[in-house]
Amino acid sequence: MADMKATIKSVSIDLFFKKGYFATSISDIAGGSGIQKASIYYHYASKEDLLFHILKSTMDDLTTTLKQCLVKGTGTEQRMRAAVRGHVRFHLERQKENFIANSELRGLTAEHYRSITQKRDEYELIFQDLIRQGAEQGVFADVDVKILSYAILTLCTAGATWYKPNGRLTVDEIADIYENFIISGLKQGNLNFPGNC
Amino acid sequence: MADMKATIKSVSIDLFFKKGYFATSISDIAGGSGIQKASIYYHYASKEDLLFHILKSTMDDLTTTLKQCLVKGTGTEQRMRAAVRGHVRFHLERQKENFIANSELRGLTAEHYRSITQKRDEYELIFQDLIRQGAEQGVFADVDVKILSYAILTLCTAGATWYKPNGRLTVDEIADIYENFIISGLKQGNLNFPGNC
DNA sequence: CTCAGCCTAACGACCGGTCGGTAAAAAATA
DNA sequence: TATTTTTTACCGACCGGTCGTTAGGCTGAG
Repeated sequence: MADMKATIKSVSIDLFFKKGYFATSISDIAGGSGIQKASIYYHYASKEDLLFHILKSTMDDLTTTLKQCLVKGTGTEQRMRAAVRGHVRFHLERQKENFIANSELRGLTAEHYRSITQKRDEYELIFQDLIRQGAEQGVFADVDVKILSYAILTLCTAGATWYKPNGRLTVDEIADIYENFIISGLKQGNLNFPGNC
Repeated sequence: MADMKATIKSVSIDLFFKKGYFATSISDIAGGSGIQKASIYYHYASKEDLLFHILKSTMDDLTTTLKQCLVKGTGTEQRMRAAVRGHVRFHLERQKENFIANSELRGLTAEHYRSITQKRDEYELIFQDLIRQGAEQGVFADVDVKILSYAILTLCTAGATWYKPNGRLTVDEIADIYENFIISGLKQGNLNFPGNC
């Protein structure tokens, strides 16, 4: 364990995921990290500070990943497909952190809470813009942008709730299913197939 | 406040929803109910018992509501529409309880946890049967039943996360949006419109 | 000799839960 | 009806234990 600060963070992610933030004690984290609980405070200012570090890095990485996915696609539908796929992949591959990011926001101070929800809102905006563009171009049906964006994101995010690595389906197979389901839902029978009646 | 037991339950739902189960103390609940914390234990055996009562009644009412919705519809698509609508309505109208039921299961003892998740699994089975029937009848596309059932349920359930009473949309308007989105996603372009090419 | 990185020890606050007791209502008895 | 007994619904005080956090000391590498 060269980097104890990273070890503590990793152990915390495991424990917060398994037992929840409030049910996890500093002693638990210290025990899992192989040090005494007082030593935690050499690396992190407080328990809340530790939570904030986890949530902040997760949200930053999530946004970075999405932007990388978006530059590849051409056209609104392909960009939406890439966005959904990227969102699903990130949430399944980094399941624990994302689960925490969606269930433990109440553990943050008011200031940190605002910081994280602001990042989340900016992330949502990207999806809302995609939906709006698609509707204007006739690619998607004329749907309620806000509600649909919540729907899409919570849908994929929920994967982090039940996903089991080494389960029946691979990450890519799950991403396929979600991608098709969401695109179909966005089109709502408003299909622009070439040669459609 | 004639029925103190019901008052305690109601106050607990409010507090568990706002602050979370572990962050809510018995003193908080007692204060909100206008009694001393020792008196809580006259009505409920423990804090966990209180949580269990909330979750149990919520799950029972949810299943009852769904079954009532299903007897009305004729045909798989109509029954699925009724099921989705009922699920959404229940989750928005009893937002707090449902939010707790989906976020505080870790507060339960092992035995109570099994009891609640069993109820949840039985509920999910109803949706899975609907999807399977629809696929066999060609009404829905040949989709992955399990993943899609999770998708549908988490989608509607997530409404309890962000829904604000007296917000921009009514419960019925939100139900409409979800209903169309989900049915479109289940059909996946596999549309059986009379007269379709 | 310094100091990062960890330790032991202890702090006050608060937790869920239990205790004996009590006033008032309800039920049983006379 | 009058009296006694039991039950209901609550209270204030307190318990053992755990929590997050802090103070201060030890140690080995540079």
